[in-house]
Amino acid sequence: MAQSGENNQIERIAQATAHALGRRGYYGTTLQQIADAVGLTKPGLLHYVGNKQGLMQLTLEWYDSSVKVSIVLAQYRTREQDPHAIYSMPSALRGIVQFNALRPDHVRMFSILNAEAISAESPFHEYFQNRDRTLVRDFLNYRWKAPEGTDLAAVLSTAFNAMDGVQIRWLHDPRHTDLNALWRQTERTIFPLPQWEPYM
Amino acid sequence: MAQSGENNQIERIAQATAHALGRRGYYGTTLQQIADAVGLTKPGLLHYVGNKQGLMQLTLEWYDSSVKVSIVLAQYRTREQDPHAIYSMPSALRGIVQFNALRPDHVRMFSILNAEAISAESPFHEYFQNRDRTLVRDFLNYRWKAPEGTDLAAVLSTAFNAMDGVQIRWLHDPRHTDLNALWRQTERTIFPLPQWEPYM
DNA sequence: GTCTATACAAAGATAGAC
DNA sequence: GTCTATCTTTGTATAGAC
Repeated sequence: MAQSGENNQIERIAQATAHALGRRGYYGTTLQQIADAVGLTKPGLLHYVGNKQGLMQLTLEWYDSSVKVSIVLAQYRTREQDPHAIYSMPSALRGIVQFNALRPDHVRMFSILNAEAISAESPFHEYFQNRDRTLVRDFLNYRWKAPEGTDLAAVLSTAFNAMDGVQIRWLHDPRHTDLNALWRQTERTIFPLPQWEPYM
Repeated sequence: MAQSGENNQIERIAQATAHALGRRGYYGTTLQQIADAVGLTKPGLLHYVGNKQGLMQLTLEWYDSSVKVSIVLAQYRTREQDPHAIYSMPSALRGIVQFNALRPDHVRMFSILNAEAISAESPFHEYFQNRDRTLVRDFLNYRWKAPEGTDLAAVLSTAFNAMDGVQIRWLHDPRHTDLNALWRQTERTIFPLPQWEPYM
């Protein structure tokens, strides 16, 4: 994909906004901060985004496209690209965590917006409600290998909930914490051995 | 404990602040909102709290004291008050969840501040860092019954992480979601039967 | 496409009267 | 203990020049 000069500018804006949102959330993020970060004045920035709402939408769209890359990557890590392939759930989740460990800025933004979205006033309220409804469902569309009698929906749901919690703990003190190590500990509880041994 | 008129006023302030924090977080919460909620002007409110930082401290202390009530209650629900008693971990966690289901305002506040505390600029950064360091440790001081070979720290840690995630999902759509039901699903994954059957 | 200038509201906070 | 009045800074946003 060739990138025009304007798209590049928009990507810089989105990136700066994601960073700011991860530090102070929606209400603590100001147009001035973003304008400074990308070397524009406030009206200069508003030329691109219209208003604060537009800035959020732009950033969310950009984030969504980057998330898709993450999912592709996670699949790649399972080394199976065939749509009829049978996947290892622990391995896929490990792939997501590994990817997230490399982009703390995204995870920071996601964690804060996810919490702010509790309130119906949040511009992200519907976005995260929708995510809650679809995340587990989407993953259930793949064919997973698992021990007999496993409640796949329950396991996936618990895993994603625990992942959100683990990521926040990691980011509270990223210098003394290793996301991948934290997840390995979580994994041992959610996918206990020896039952999951053949499916890791 | 007898309550003077001033303490009562302070409690009203703390309660209004907790509610506001749960809606818009630290940066979205203003002195004006709190002043309106308790029927004061901004300077009237500042007479009690000094500045915004003081308002936060006041609220956090009030919240902490209410959390202690929660722990007492959770123990009570296990029907064992003897310090040498042996506790059921699923049952204790269920008690906490049951209690939280009755105070969505507190959980909302906690969830948002916990996420905002990712940033070192947050007035709550150290508070939540400290909580992360001590929460599991404190619970390990009790005597828990569990299957042979269980990694109690890993299980507790995963349970609390999942609980944070579950609570946010619940609050995203509390009308169509039941926290206790969500937790029962999580519980079945973290404490799988039949191994945990005798310890529920 | 980006700026200066500007409008207007609201933020946190203080002085000082009652 | 609570108010009015006020200060200063910062927020989102627009008009209009270049």
